[in-house]
Amino acid sequence: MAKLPRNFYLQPTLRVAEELLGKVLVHQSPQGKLRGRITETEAYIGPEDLACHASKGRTPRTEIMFGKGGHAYVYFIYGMYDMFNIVTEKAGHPAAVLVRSVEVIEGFELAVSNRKIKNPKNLTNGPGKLCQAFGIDRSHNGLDLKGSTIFIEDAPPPKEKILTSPRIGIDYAKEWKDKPFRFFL
DNA sequence: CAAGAGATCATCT
DNA sequence: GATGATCTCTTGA
Repeated sequence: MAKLPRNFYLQPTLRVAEELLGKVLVHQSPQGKLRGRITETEAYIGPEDLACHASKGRTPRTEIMFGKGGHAYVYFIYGMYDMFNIVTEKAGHPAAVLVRSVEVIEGFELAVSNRKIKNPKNLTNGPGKLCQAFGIDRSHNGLDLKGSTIFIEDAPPPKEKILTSPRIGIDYAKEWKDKPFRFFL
């Protein structure tokens, strides 16, 4: 399947988050190719969204979100984990989609060895886990998804029903914390 | 199965 | 100096 075109990422963030379900995340890592079907995302829609890092203003960390859609935003949190996000919308509108969960469809053994864990269950069903399994870290921050290292392949719409819920782990976001900006299959 | 603690550091106050 | 878009392991029912 072809890489998603730039225009895909320039759409409204909530739409991108929903339409990313079923698409395929690809990482051409030094150790081998990894591919995974996206099954869960969250939208962080802009500076007014208190759960969005960009609501704090334009800083070195959030700089990439202020750029054009179609780039990777990878940040470090809780002292241990990297989170993989996809920047959306046009330059000047800071927003992104967090990829929370995938199903590995290629490179399973590499993913397991990257996780350094015995139980291959729950391999990539969380944002920290999928970054570890796919070997994604802050060195990939700002990467253009039109490149050949990390990108998203198009795929037919999912057959499963798309469900929504409030986002996870953002109790501090006041009236934004209950908004149904999480999408999953 | 549920609940709790610990790991560990970039970023902002 | 506090906290977070998290995960794993341990404990106890």
